[in-house]
Order: sequence, then C-alpha cells, then structure tokens
Amino acid sequence: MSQLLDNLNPEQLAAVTLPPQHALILAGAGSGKTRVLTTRIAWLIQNGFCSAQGILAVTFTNKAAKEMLTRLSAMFPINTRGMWIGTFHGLCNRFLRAHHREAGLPQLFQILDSGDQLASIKRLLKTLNVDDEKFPPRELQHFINGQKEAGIRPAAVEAWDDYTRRRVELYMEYEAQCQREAVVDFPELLLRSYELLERNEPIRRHYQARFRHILVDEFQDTNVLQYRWLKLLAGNGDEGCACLFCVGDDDQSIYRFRGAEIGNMRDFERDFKVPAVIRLEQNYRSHGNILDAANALISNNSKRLGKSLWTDRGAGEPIRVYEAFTDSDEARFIVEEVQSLVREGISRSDIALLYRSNAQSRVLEHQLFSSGVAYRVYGGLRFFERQEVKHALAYLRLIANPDDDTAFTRVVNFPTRGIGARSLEALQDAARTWNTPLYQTVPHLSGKPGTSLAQFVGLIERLRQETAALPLHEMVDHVIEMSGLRTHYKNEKEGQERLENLDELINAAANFNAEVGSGERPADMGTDTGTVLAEFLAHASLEAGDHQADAGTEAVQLMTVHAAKGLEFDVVFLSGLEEGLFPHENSILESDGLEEERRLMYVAVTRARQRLYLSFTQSRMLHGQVRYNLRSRFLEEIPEALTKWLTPPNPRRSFVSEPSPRYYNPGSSKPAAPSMPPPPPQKSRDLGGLSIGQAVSHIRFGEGVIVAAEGSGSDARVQVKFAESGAKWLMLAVAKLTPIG
DNA sequence: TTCCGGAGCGTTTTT
DNA sequence: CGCTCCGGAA
Repeated sequence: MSQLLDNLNPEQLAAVTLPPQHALILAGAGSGKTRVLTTRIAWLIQNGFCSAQGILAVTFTNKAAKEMLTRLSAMFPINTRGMWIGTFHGLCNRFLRAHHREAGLPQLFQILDSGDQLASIKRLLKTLNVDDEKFPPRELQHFINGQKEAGIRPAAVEAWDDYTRRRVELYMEYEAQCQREAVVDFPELLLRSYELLERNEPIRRHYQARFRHILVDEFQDTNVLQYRWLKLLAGNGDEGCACLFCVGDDDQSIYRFRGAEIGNMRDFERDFKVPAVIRLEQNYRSHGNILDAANALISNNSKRLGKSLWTDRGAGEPIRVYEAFTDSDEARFIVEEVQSLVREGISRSDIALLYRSNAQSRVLEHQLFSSGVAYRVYGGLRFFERQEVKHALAYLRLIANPDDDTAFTRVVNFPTRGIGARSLEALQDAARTWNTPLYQTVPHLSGKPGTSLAQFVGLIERLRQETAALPLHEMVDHVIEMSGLRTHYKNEKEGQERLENLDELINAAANFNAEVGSGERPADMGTDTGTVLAEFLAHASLEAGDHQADAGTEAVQLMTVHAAKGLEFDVVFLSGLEEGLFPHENSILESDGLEEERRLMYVAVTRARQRLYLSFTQSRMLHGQVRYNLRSRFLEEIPEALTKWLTPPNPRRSFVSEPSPRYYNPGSSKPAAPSMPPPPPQKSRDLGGLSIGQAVSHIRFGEGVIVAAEGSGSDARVQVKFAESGAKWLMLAVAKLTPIG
C-alpha cells in the first residue's frame, strides 16, 4: 500500500489521493499522467472508496487502454475483469451488445470501419442514382459523421439551403440502409449509446449507480458527443453522481480537425464546478533547454489554461539548428548525423525523424536507404485494413450476418465467379423492389443470373454449417480455404505476402479464441460460436491492428508529429521547419489554426529526451515544383540562448517586411557544408512588404495565403492559395493584394 | 476481367 | 513528382 504511493511527487500524490470528487488534472508532457491515472484507480480500490465494478476508465486508443490494464495488474493483484477499461468505442460496443434490444439492434450487429462506411455510402449513392460528382462520397461521409459527433440526427439538422437539405435526405437514407443491414459505424456506436442512456431511465440509473469513478485519459481530445456521454453517465445530484477524474493537456490538443473540442476542458470545470484542478508540471523526460524551448514556444498561444514544465535534470545540450539548401541536403545532413550518433553507441530505435506531413518522409527514406541505415516508417495500411484480410473478414461477416450488403458486394465476385456488373444490377433492382438485403433477394431472382448468385449463397450457407461447431481459428482457416481466397492468392504473382497475412489472420483468431477461453472477457456475453465470431469481427473493426508491429527492431523511427504524440526518444530530428509546411499553409486561414500548429510544434519538441535537432531548407520540392519558403516562425519563438546553429546563423528573421539581402559563402562553413549550390536567390526579392505565409485578401478571389514567390521587381509573382478558388499565380505589379491577419 | 494511361490531386488520424 | 482512381480498350 505505501509502496503504491512511493516515488510520487507532491502534485502526483495530491492527484492520486484526492477524496472522491470531480478533478481536472492538467498533465504536461512527460509528467507521469498514465502513472497518476492507474495509481488513482488502485488507490481508490485499496482504500475502499470503490470496488472494481465501480470503475470506468476511458481512453482514445487501444494501446493506451492496454497499457493501463497492464500497469494496473502489475500494481496489485486485482481482477481487472470487473472494471470497464477501454476506448470510447470499445466501451460503447460492449454497452450496445449488452442492451442491443433496447438500442434497436440485432445481437450480432456488425461494425463498419471508415473504409466500410465509405463503401456503404458509395453503394447508397449508386442505388439512389445520385450523382457522386455533386455529392462526393467522402464529403458526405464527413458531413454525416460530423452531425453524429455533434449528436444530431437527420430530423434535427438545420438545413438552410437545398444542398444541405439533400445531404440530410441522404443522411437519412444512409441510416435506413445501415439499420436494414444491421451495421453500425464508429460515430453511431457513441450516438446510439448516448441516446439509449438518455431515454432509458432504468438503464441510465443502473449504470449511474454502478460507476462511482469515471476516469478519462487525454481529455483534451474528447469531442462534443463524448463529453455529453460522460456527463450523462456521471449523472447529476439527483440521480447519484459519479466522480469524474479527467486527465489532459490543453497544450497537446492536436486533433481539432477530427472533432476534438478543447472547450470541453473549460466546460468541465464550469459544468461540474470542479473543486480540484491539479497541475503536473514536473517533467521526467527532457533536459532543461528542451523544456525551456517548449515553454517559450507555447507561451505564444493565448487560449491556454496555463502550465509551465520544469525539470531537475539540468539544462543539457543546446538545441541544434541546421539550415540546408535543399530538402535532399537536409536529409543528407540528418542521415550523416544519425550515422555518427549510432557510431557513438546510440540505439537506432532511440532516434526519431519527425515531420509535419507524410510527403516529407520520401526524401528521408531515400537517403536512409542509400546510406544503408535501418529505418521504420510508421503510418500506412494496418493489418485489418489490408485487402486480403478485409476479403476474408467479409466472408466471415456474411456468415455472422447475411444482411451485411457491404460484405456481400465485396466478395460476391471475389475470387471471380462469373458474377458481373449486370447480374449485380439486376440483383440490386430486385432488392429495392422487395425491400430486402441482397442476400435474401437472391432466391427471388429467376433466370440465368440467378444461378451463379444462388451458388454463392449456397457457398455461404455451406460455410456456415460446416464451421458452426469449429473453434474460431479453424473456422477462419476453413473459410479462407473454401472461399477460394487461398487458391486465388497462391496463383497471384505477388500473392505471397497476402497469403502470409491470411495465415496471420488465422493466428489472430487463435489468440483471440484463447483469450475468450481464459475468461478475459465481459461476463455479460454468451460463448456460442456466433457470439465469439461477432466479437472477433468487432475486435477487427475496433482495433485495426498496430501499424507499429516489429517495434523491437533496431531501426530509426520515422513518423509524423501527430503519430509521435505520447512517445519519447533520446534524439529527435524535426525537419521541414518552414513557413507553409510547419505551420502548414492550410492552417493559416483557419481560425485558431496557427495555435493548433504551435501546439503540434510543442508536441514535437517535447518528444526529445536529450538532444533535439531543428532543420529547415531554403528550397524544397513539393508537388512537383520547387518552393522557396521562409524559415518557420516557430524557430523564431525559441530563445536564441537555447540554440546552437550548426550552419552560420542567419540573422534574417522571417516576417520582416523588407527581407534583407543575405550573404552566405558555403565554402567557408564547417562542419557539414551542404554540397549543392544555392538555389536562385529569393532573398533579395522585394515582395512589396509581403512574405510567404502571409494571409492576404484579393478583391475577386477573396482570402488566401501566399505559398510561393518567383521573379523580382516588376516581374515578381506570388502564388496565393485562396480558400475559395484554389491556388493562383498573380503578378504583384498587377494584382492588388491586401495583407490581412 | 484485366491492364494501361490519363486526369486529378496533394495536412494531420483513431475508432 | 508520385500516388490513386476511373474509364476505355484488349
């Protein structure tokens, strides 16, 4: 017991041992927030404030949820089974399975991941004969999810124009289609749960009485609906009130673009009159210079709850700054530096190369590859998103739920079995006439097209029967074999890796089955084959798998700054610190976009434990054209005393109205003088007081941002990216551009 | 059904 | 520049 609280600093201790009450913990980067969260749970239980059943802890990623469970079981020998620990979506899934009847869902409902959802929307537009040029599926998906995440059903959308009215109709049709097919998309998991809790008083009271302590990780990332769900579950005074313990960092909120609402932090304080706000500001990760840089940077943001990191580890090394001529010079410098660090004994996996956008990884990869440095890029396709895996899952989905038209269309002719577009069209027409799912429509078809379709239905029926008594992994194996998938990929030239992935799927099923068998699952679920299969399919949708596999390999880590959140490395290289790239040009016109970019930069800087490199280039190849960017304003926001320039410091600060000419002789510089000649000078260009990154307004095109410039004097032209009309090249002598912002 | 070429586009991403 | 997607031809 006393062990539990050992080595906590005073603030951590205060947070962990707060009496049962609402609390907001502002946990800075590297301040031990997961430790506080898990220790709090242990402390509550050990001191009898609450039983395991009374705990609900919610996270954003499966990784975080797993981490919490692991740490908890290491902390004290309690059965974590009674607790509800998981992601928002995972917990809602569990809730809806338990109350599927009240939620208006069949027990074996399927979960659509984003890709499935998009396919479902495309199919809807097709059956309704809607022009997908006018209503781009992606845009519609975004619209629908946006409404759902704001808790708004079609009937409640305020539509003022025809376009929106039509989109609302499509939203309604989409809902009907999902209901018909017994499928639920990600935001629907949350909205259904929320609505069920709201309208069903017995269920609401049951859970409000059960959960005495609700703990939320990464609270700054919650969206509107998630916060409302938490409020409902916590209850208010009359219905018995759970304690909300929210941990978050407003300075690390970088997901507004996908609905995260920082305002939730302030709202929480206000709505619950939170008596305890505790700041965890002692950082155990980085050296002083790095933290000072991060603090200085983030102090330029105005909308903050306020917090300042400190460490007792000493100042450490200065932050290294490098100016390159081109992106490939920058990459060359980084890779040479990496090699020398590796020679000094630093492990490659302790080195991270971070960038703002994925496109930047290419040059780095190229350089790493030709220098023979092992590297690993994060991001890209994940296991359960691979086409062969999705195909196999589609067969399984049809076995579990024949009404799933998305799964049906996916594999009805894969591997090809002579069911072409016309037979499918005939089937879809018939399905509309009979108002039945595709699968059920097949028997209604007469004539030739019916035969091959009937054979397909026969195949699925046979698979269902043959696998009914099999353990999950044998079922998966059997389905892969009998569907013809295995043969198909065997015959495909590049099919070897796909076959391996299918084997991996069988392994995943075996592991899943083992966990189910050992009782690591909620008690409120059945154990028959159908249920186990449904659970496995839900698992596949909710947890698309790590794209962080073989993390153990000794390789340099490449990823976007977003992907790096929550991670830490001894050495961090942050490249591409240029206006337009970081901060990204698209963010400049968004309200508060710049502050979000700055938070992103703050996240990047605080990833480094010992050494941080910041680099930028004079020119960069982007979208097939060379761009000359100014160095990032964020670089200027880091005090010079904390930095050490590896190239001759360039006194020109960005955003001076009159860019001064700059002289630089590469021959005289040490240590790693870039070998490329400097690009055409843009330094002496007179942009009439304008600069790249500047937001401007044009009488006809509206508001935009300058993204590139060329020529000088009366020839000077700038490229402006307009919010409405896209990118345009404009002659400065002709176009009248007014600086704004 | 498959393959090729042209057009279009090009932040960040979990569930 | 390099990728994805779509449509047309073999």
